[in-house]
Formats: sequence, structure tokens, C-alpha cells
Amino acid sequence: MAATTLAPDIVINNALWAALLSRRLGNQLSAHGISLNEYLILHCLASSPQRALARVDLAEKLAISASGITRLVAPMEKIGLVEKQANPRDARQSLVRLSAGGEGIYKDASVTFAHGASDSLGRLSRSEQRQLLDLQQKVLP
Amino acid sequence: MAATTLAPDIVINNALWAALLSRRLGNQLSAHGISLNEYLILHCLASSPQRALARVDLAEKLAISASGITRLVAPMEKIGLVEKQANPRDARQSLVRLSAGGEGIYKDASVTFAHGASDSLGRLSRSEQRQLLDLQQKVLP
DNA sequence: GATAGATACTTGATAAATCAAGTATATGTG
DNA sequence: CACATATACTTGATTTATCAAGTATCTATC
Repeated sequence: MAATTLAPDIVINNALWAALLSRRLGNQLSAHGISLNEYLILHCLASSPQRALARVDLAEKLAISASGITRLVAPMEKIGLVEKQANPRDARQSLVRLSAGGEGIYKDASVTFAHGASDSLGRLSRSEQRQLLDLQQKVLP
Repeated sequence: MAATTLAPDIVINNALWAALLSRRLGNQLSAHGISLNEYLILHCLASSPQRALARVDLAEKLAISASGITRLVAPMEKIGLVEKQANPRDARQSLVRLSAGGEGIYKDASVTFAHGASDSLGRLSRSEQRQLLDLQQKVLP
């Protein structure tokens, strides 16, 4: 059955598209002084109700290793995009919290990001985009 | 207008999902002794009519830098997955050609890959998968 | 047919991400 | 309470990918 070829093709397309976009968007974001991964961190923080997340949760969301988060976040703290916030209930954890400055950069960068994203999806109609987003959200855990 | 949030969300979802899958599939493929990028190279070669591609074209397809291809392909040649084939019409180029051994590994790894891919898409019905693939192909250049 | 510029790759230096191992704190069990 | 195990992070060593610069070849123009 040809059934088996469907899922792999989807995954491969996704990987290729992601690689392409991450290069393109990474280049565009560099105008704001941040990398794509840094943008994604800001995005996750801004989307979280408390504007703060444990490093472990960030790592999980971004599918990055724990040590990767440590090394990504350290310079972001120095620049003041995020702040380290101790957790009084668990001394092992230190939350990463979005700072006011970080939020500003995030909003600015989001304009650029949205522009690049729209360009890349230009061939899809609005309803097709809606459809794609719905499908993605079904797939994501 | 909420219109603007659609495309960015799609791109972000795609990036997060791609990161997740590349880890998961990379781990699974390591049982075959190859990385995800090596699998993708084999896939591109196997899908090409001549079973061979110029390094430049591989780099373009995988959205990897030219030097990245050089360093990825070198060990694959040593192991015998691919062969270097000179281009008589252009001495600058050397094509990367899928070897018989490489094809075997590719087929074996594809079973693993298909399994992982299906798992990840388990929440989508077959027709939804078809829909997703169609949308992806509209987006890709 | 010589020369300027473009193309296909390779290589050295560097940045980014990983794994494995280590530290510190928390939790559950006898 | 003590001890084993699990969790949250950090750090050193290594892999992986990148960029910038270099070589060799091709192509177009004068």
C-alpha cells in the first residue's frame, strides 16, 4: 500500500521547509540582534501566562537540550532580555522571566518575523493558512 | 486584524515540530548508523532520476551550506554509502551518486523512518495527512 | 584568445549545539 | 531520620554547522 509513503513525505517536507525558513528568518532577525532560537524563547515566554518558564519547560518546548538552554539564556540575561527569578518552593529551579526590555524587542522582532512568515506562505490563501494551522495543532503534542 | 497572526504561528509551529521530530527521528536512525541529515541526503539521491546530484543541488535542497555538504558527504564516501563521480562536462563539479550499499541502508532506514513519522502523525486521519501534504507542497518553492 | 567575473567546491577558524558527568536540591522508602 | 533515587540545572569536551577566504574551472566580452 502506498499509504506508508504519506507520513514520511510530510515529515521530510516539514524538515526541509523548516531548514529553509530558519535560515531565512534567522538572517532577518539578526537585524534585531537576536537569533531565531532567541526569538522562539521570547515567544514562548510571552505566550506563557506568567511570562516566565522553568528552563526545563523551555527546553521541552523548543526541543533543545537542557545545556543548550543554559548557554542560550545566559547572554540573554546579560543583555537584559530576560531575568533570572528564583523559585522559593524549589531551590533547584530558577525561572526565566521576560523583562520589559525583552518584551519590547520581542514585539519589534515580531513585525519582522510576521513579514518573513507571510512572504513564505504567500502562495496559500487565507483559508488554506487556517487549514494548515488547524492540522498542525492537531499534530502537536 | 488577527490576519497577521496566522502566518507567524504556522511558521513557529513548524519550527517547533521540526526540532522535536529531528531529535526523535535522529535517535531512531542512529540504529542504522546514520544521522537525520545523512538520511535526507540518501533520500534526495534516491528520489533523483539519475540517483546522483551535484553538491550544490544537495545543499540547496537541504538548505545546508556548501561546506556543510562537503563535510557531511566525506564520511559517507568513506563508508561507501555514496560515490564521487566526476562530471566530464564540468571539471569543477563532482556528483554525489548513491551506491548499491547506500541504497540498501536507505531502504532499511526508511522503514524505521516511516514508523517514526507515522507515530508522530498518528492523530491525523489519512485524508488529513493527504490535505497536509498538499498544503506543504503548495508552500514549498 | 586574453581577461574579468561567475560557479563549484574545499579548507581554516569559529560559533552553536550536544552528550556525559558533576553539583545541589527534592522526594519517597524503610 | 537516613539513604537511595529523581529532578533542575551547569560545566568540560566534542561534534556539527557556519562563515570567510582560497583554489580551480568555466563563461562571456572585448
